[in-house]
Amino acid sequence: MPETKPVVSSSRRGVAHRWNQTLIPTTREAPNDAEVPSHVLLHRAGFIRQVGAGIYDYLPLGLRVINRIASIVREEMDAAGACEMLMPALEPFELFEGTRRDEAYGDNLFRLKDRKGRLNALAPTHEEVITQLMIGAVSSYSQLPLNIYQIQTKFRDEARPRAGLLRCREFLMKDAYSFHMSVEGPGGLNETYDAMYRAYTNIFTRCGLDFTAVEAESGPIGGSASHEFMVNCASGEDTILKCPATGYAANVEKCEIGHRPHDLGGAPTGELTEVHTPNLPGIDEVGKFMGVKVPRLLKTIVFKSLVGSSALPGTPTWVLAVVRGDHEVNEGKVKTLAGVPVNMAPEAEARAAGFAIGYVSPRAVNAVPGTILLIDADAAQGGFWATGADKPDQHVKHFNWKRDVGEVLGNPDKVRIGDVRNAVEGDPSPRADGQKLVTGRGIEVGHIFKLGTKYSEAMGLSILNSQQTKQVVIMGCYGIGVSRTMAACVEMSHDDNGIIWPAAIAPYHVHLTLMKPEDDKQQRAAATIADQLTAAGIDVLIDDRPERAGVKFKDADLVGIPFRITIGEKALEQGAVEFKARRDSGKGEVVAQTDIVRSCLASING
RNA sequence: CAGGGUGUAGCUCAGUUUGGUAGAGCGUGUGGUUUGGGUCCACAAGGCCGCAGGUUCAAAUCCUGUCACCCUGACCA
Repeated sequence: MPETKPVVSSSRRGVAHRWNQTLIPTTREAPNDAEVPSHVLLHRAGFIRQVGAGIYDYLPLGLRVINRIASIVREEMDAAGACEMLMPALEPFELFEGTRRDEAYGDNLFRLKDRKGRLNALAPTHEEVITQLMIGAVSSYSQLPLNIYQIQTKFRDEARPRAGLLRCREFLMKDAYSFHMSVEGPGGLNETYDAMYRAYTNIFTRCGLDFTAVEAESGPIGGSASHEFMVNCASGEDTILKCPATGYAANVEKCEIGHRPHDLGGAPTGELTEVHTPNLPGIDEVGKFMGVKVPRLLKTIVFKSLVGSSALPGTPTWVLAVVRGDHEVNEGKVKTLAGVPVNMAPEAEARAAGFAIGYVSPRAVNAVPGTILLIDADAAQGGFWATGADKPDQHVKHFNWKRDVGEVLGNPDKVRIGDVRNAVEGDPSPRADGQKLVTGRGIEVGHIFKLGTKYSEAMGLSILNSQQTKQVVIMGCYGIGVSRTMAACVEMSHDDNGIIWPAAIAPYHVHLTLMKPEDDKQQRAAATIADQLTAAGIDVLIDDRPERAGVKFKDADLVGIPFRITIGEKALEQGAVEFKARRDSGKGEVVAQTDIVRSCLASING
């Protein structure tokens, strides 16, 4: 007769697995494909194996970590009032055509034909599917707000998968979508957005991650309508900036820059002199060739208005953005300051209009009709400048704003000074006078976003409100890269010997090593301890392989389970075992067998 | 997509320049030895040399094509 178990239990019993009952193929060397630490260590420790570019097996240890993260995500999402469901990964292609995301995603959208020749997509994300579902499933404002999530495999045909699990073509993601009749007030988008912000903070805190929530590029609603959750880690792909005084943090695309004084009135430093600068591919080379430091060069980028001058009289056709040579133009900030949507100008069109691409100077504002000039505050200064000569293969020295651009500088319709570049370390904080921004690197593991009505409008999700008028539903979306979180954790927490898991997402809490598994006394002690630990809710990996001590210790460090119990002859004679945290060096302390469960519990929960 | 690189044993790599029977270390198996931080010794198994053409008496090696994977950049709701 099978043992019956209560359906409902208030306590969770831990599991004890023996190394040889599971699959943990550790290796001394990593495959030469693996370069970043998380990829190397997750492979060497037997958590993942690569199947193809950006496609991985999750082996038993890897899946256990994934499941730990997923269950923390579930608990916090459920606690925040969200509700789980599951959508298909395979979808009819027309869904994406309806919202034109087939174009927006382009080649990143996996397409495949079925036997009837119909085109399908493997979903990169599920706005269309859930919106379609809601159209049929929700018919009254009284059913809203709703926040629905899933944890599911996503597909993106990345141009370049890389860095192991950090940029995959197939990956595990939690995506949530919320639906509202209003932005403000009870039941509004902002309420859920804030709840998600708190839930994400709880999730990543509980996962034991060192992270920063940063403001990201705003959605259609504006304001701080998007936040990214970044694991702080020097090897991260993304740059984040923080104000040390106020806690303001933003990604590099979004980060505002505090007040910078500017002055276009400085006296000329010399005659405007042309310099022949052929075949110099970049600004660094130009500076070197001219003998001018890059921060004394002016870089002028040509943007094209997407509105066009014919639509609205007075709207510019071309937008010039001028920054110092060592700075980077920020397209979003250009749009804001220009007041019109813009794109980087297609080179051929810009040339046809009279711009000497690669050699454009601010003077082009006077030469090409329909052009406005945006000057970054750091570029709007007196003193020596070098810049393009507005003809091929020529630059100029001793450029002077007032002399060489002239009175148009005083025309606010044509020339604006402001912030059009990416923030860099040391820029003034936008939130505290006298404070300077500091930079850090991060790995994006979560992103929350106020979608607005983009999808509901495109797909026709509208509902009668209490005034009996039809209203387009307002949406938010909230993503967490679950598999990426596992990798980001390893990037953040490892040493030369292997991974160091936070207890909350470790594959097991305790690694129990038998020095002499052939010794019955040690086997009995291991069984007893494992039984006591699991009864206390602790998950245990028992390494009773007939290997030498060194092999087992090395593997234990590599796998990175946070606490290790070693059963050896000497201590066992005194009724004791050794206990050691993975993050500590040395052999650890000798603990009486009767105290070991208490020690483990205290360490794991502490 | 552009530039660069690599495909040879389960893993790391040599061999390719100069064509002539497929190599090492690690790992695996067996026997012995050792036993608290990847012991030592012996023996053994294990290869469509990415794939397809071509040149040649003969191709891992030369030529052509192709595929895969990695790196840098572009791209990345």
